[in-house]
Amino acid sequence: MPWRKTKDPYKIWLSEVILQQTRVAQGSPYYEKFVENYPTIVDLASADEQEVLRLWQGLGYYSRVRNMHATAKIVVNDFDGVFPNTYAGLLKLKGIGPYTAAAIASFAFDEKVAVVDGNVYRVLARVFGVETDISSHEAKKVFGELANELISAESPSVYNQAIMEFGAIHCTPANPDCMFCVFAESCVANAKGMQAILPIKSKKVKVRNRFFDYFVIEQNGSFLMHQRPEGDIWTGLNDFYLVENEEKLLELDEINDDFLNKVLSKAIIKGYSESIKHILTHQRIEARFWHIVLNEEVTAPAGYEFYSLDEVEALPKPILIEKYLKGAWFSAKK
DNA sequence: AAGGCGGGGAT
DNA sequence: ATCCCAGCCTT
Repeated sequence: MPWRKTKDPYKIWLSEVILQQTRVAQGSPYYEKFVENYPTIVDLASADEQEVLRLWQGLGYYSRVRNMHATAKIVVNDFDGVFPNTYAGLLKLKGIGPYTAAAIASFAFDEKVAVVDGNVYRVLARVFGVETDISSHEAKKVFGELANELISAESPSVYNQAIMEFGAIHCTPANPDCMFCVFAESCVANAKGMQAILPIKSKKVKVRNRFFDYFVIEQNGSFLMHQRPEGDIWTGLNDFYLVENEEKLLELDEINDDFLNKVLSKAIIKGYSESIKHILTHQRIEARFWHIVLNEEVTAPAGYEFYSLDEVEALPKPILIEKYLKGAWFSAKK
């Protein structure tokens, strides 16, 4: 993995942010694209946010790259482009928490500070039989202290990479390879047959159901879109005119929207998709796309603009929107 | 301390 | 269809 061969804190930072939320196979192409487009933190800092989000499109958790972009600007403008070189200094930056600060500090600057991620929780919980709920506040302290007792003074970076790698490859969540494990003799979970219940994690996600009727409004070959505001999913990404309902998808006569009433009086409905389900960790979205073609010009509502297909392609969009545009629902009818 | 935040892969 | 995968921010 290319980011394991570098001491450049910017590249380590980038790879850690990507890998926090993504499997290596899924994240690697994004890492390559980012390094190619923004080889240094100065390049990232001077980039346009929409362009940055477009490169991130499909990775999810978009606030992380927005934080990264904001932090790049601060490092360039306030710190002369030089990354803080200590755990404590790194921790102050937006988007860099205990894990990422420890990763950068140890990998780039050989600081003796232990990383604690999901892999580390799992390995330590099993080998030492720690039954502290990893969702709890206390777990950060318990596992953090244990990891910092174990970390090697000579090569903290090797220790940190090794324990995470061991968790990812050998001490896996399901079916760990206990038969051929160097800790088989001493591992508490192995002795007690507790591999399946350790680490203990109590928190369960609450899923919200949402229903999106999207209006794909076309005027002279251009499409009405806007940037999603802060305070909801997909902040900063672009989507179509949206009517949301809490209980179900709506029929046209159930919608009372001033702008849409105006649009529908001057347009034909070219078609609509069937219900498309889009599943997030915490939300289950059911969406339908109404393709509306205007035969008279309409002024775009505040914040909205009409974009040509080439411009639409260049905008960062949620995968749900991207799939609609790439899929049969749109392509066959456009 | 608790909730919000994406998308994909395995079963 | 249902399960899993995580670290940081805001409130």
